[in-house]
Amino acid sequence: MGGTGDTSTARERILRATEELLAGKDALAISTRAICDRAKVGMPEIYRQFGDKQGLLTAVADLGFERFLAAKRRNPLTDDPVADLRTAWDSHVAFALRNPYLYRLMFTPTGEDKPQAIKEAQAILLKAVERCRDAGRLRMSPELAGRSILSANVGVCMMALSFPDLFGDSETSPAVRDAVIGKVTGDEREDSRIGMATVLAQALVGTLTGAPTSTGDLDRLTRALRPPGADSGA
Amino acid sequence: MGGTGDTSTARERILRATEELLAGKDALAISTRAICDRAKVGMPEIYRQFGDKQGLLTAVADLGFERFLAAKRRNPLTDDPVADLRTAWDSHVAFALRNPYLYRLMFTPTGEDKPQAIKEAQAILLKAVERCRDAGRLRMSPELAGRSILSANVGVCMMALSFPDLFGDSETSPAVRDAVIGKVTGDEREDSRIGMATVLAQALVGTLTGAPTSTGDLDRLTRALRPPGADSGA
DNA sequence: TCAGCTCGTTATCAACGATTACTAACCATG
DNA sequence: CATGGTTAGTAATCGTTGATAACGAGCTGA
Repeated sequence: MGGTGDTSTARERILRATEELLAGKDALAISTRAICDRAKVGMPEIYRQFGDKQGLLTAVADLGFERFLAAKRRNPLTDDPVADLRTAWDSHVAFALRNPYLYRLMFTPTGEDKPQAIKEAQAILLKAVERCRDAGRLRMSPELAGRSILSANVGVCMMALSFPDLFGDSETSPAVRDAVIGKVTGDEREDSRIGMATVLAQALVGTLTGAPTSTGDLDRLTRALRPPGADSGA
Repeated sequence: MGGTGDTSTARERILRATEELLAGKDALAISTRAICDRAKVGMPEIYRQFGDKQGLLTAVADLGFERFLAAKRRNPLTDDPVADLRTAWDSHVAFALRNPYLYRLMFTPTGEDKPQAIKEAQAILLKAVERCRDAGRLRMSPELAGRSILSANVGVCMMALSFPDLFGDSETSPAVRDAVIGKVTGDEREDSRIGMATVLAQALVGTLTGAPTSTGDLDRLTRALRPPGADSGA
């Protein structure tokens, strides 16, 4: 690498070196000397650029958020905003499993200065949620919906990373995903009984207003909706 | 192992001192010397008892789990196992907010040796979930239900601790709680429309079989269940 | 040319985790 | 009481780490 001063080479090299070392160790287990060795800079450079080791780690976390959000932005939007929420959830989990140490640095910061980019992540999630609201498929404020989804999403990832043998299965994430997203959006995947109830209600309205109704559907639905205690009254 | 007749004072003092220091700082920000000072022991004692600083921290985490589970066990059981699940969730959150650094040490361990007591926590949660199953109020395997609840619960706590200004509100936790527990148990709190649909179904059955029905309830329910697109025409 | 800035090198400090060697107290058994 | 084995306490030390200070090389713009 013969080039001397291109773009801010020193800062970039330090950031890259930290990211690379972060692929194999925890953030706090990385020594500043190892970073300087790999980045071919002297130790004071870190402190001139980032003021602190914490500052460097925070910068790396923010940079990780940037890539994280870039991947999210690349996700194509379909005409089903709720399905897009599920896709975003899955890509979030995939990112966490692929970059465990970086993910922990991003979402469980140690010091006082937290990464600012999480606000951006929240903003993107908010946009996705607002698309659901605009489609009439949101049952609470977008802010609360976004916080709920992100909290649960992070929880699934953290448990899978911290206790892989107990929480590393592939069932938990979809289960929690569908629970939270279903609750937030009122999507029918949440509970098939809602779909049945809707058909039933339309049938009821039709019955009361004298419109024709499919008797077979009604039979099945009334059987499905009958409370457990009441046995067949026939 | 067992040691002398007295409870092993040195080990106890070290654990207590670490816990006390853990009330004010992060686990990794605590120096072994500060622990030894407060515990009135020499430095080798830590390594004789726990082999490592990580070992000490893991022991403290396990001890934290013990108190955490003891508090959970003190929660009286009602005749509503689903309500008990919600109570357990809330006590979990309260513990996390009260002992932030200890909680992070328990649920996001840094090293290779994870605290064993989380299995016990999972076992207790599993029992609570099995009570729901025995009451006919569980829609999935108890294991998956327990993992889902615990993952989401930890996520809510971690986000509240890591980003208190963005996620420290008091709405997110109940929202995620009711979403996950509702999905897992199929409880009616999950979606009020199910309750309405049940009433509606009963009314429909009554109507079709010629039984009397309250017209006011039906009016309100049909209005609530009418799909968004269909306005009050026709 | 000179001042001013960024960048890099070396040397250094204080604190930290961890270890060694040695000593003092304890406790059951003979 | 004397024994040996375990546990606890003291002091000194090693290697590493985060963080600074001092200094100089190189370039920039006036």
